[in-house]
Amino acid sequence: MSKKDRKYLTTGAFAKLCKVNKQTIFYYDQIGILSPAKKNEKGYRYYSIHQLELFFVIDLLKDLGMSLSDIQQYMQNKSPESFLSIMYRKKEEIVKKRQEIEMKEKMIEAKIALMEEASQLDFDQITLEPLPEATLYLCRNIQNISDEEFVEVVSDFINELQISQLDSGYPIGSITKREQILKGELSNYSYLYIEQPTPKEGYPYFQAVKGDFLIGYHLGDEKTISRTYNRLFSEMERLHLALGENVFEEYIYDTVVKNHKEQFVTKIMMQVDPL
Amino acid sequence: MSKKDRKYLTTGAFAKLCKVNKQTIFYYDQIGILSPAKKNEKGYRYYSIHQLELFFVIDLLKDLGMSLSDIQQYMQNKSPESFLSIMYRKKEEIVKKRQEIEMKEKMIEAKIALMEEASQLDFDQITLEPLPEATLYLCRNIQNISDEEFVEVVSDFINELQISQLDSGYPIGSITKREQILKGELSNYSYLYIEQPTPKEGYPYFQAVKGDFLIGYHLGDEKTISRTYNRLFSEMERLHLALGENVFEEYIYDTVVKNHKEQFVTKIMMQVDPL
DNA sequence: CTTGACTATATAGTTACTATATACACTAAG
DNA sequence: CTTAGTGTATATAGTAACTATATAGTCAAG
Repeated sequence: MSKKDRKYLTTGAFAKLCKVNKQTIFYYDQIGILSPAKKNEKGYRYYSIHQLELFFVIDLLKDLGMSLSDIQQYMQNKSPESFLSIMYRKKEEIVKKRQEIEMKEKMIEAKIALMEEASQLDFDQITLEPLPEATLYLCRNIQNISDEEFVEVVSDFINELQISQLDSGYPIGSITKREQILKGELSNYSYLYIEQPTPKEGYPYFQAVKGDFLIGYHLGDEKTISRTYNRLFSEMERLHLALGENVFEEYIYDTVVKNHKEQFVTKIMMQVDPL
Repeated sequence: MSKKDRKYLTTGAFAKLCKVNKQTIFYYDQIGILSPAKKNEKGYRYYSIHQLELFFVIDLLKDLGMSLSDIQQYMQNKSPESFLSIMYRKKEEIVKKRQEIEMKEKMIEAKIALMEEASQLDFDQITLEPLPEATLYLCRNIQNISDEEFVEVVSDFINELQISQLDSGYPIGSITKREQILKGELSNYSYLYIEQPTPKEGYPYFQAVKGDFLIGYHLGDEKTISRTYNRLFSEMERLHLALGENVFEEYIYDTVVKNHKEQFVTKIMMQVDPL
């Protein structure tokens, strides 16, 4: 029995098991959220193994966004009831947090896939490809919209992406209608979109029809994009094709991976029909 | 075309969409990780919607433990290749993080279950109950061990819990052998254990045999636990039972939910056989 | 009895914001 | 045309939760 009385951990040993700096343990004692079970006459701290469990709980709460002063609040007034109510609250929060993590994992996977794909591309090549059906989440129609309205629509769109966890990590693209393209209004987009590789139930998605697309890449600032459009038009003519309903634009390399606008790469996907 | 040139977001609007304080956006400009696409002659900042994507990436990296100065490092020298390699690294990290979250979720569920159960108990009652088989993860044998060895064994045990994610949220309990109990060495434990409600493959678990247990609760400091043992012994006699192989002890209310040792509650589970 | 590894306190520094103070700019109403 | 109200800017100070550093006492092993 007397043996067990001395089965305590020093600050250093305790900190090691908690996987934190010794200073942190001092700090927790100082602010009164985790004080040693014993202190000897020289001021040496000794912690019991059960205090490890307490540390793990503190760590858990901290991890779930509880501030040390809130934790302190609880520690000064512990009870099974309030602990239980904290746990119920944190249970909800952790579920949300897990879902966020899962989404971010998907985002990373998407970024990897996109970058790997991009590294295989020849940006000078114009190709004719059949594209499969894709699920897109669209913003409200933004054709001929004013600047203020544009900002508002985009804000709503981005907000919706965040709230409904629709940010798949794929780039935000734009859809321009044939009519605008033919008028030379290449930046008078009708919609912004983000592709949904794994669509959720109950959202007003747009099913992009599958079909043949003429695909080319524009290198550099958007301001000079008409040059690449002209190259695409020539190729279209050469292949005896007519411009289809929509043109899709997506950044391949943007401000995330390039420092200067001159290095940006935009993918242009023109829907085409046989003449 | 000229229209689109003004489709930019002010600092306030941008901050709102990023769901951060406006000051944070200033700060990011200041340290050079996210500067506005444009600044007008009055110094007003204007951000493009594509910079939102960049912010989300920054937020993602930050979330995965990257410091702003590391992010700054990358931002000063962006490239698809280094972005890709960061993504691959972060992919591994986020998988680990997800697993941790999942474990913590289970821990919270366990704490809730334990607290709910405890709130139903009558701590004065001694009951005879058949307990089902349970899977326990044990530490090395600690019978008659020295203090230094004890600290080492416990450290190894706790470390193993952390590394192999075996901390189920259930309390750390102790097993004492009949021989020690009969000698009155109530604290000369043979093992520490933690219950595993959902055991993983490939660990050296201990299958606690199912059987009849005499269960009582000790209120207060461990030092006075012999009083409760004596009550249990009396009850054992009255029921014509003999002490079985093992006695299990677990904290029901400990330093996590009670401020003083006098309020702690220990559950004592004595294996019993008919006389 | 000294060396090296530990313990302690006190204080300053760090990161990533966050708040406050002050001044200038823009917009809409009276 | 002024004025109120909101927006923008910079500069500086404060905050949370550590983290590092400096200085000094403790202890066990050789």
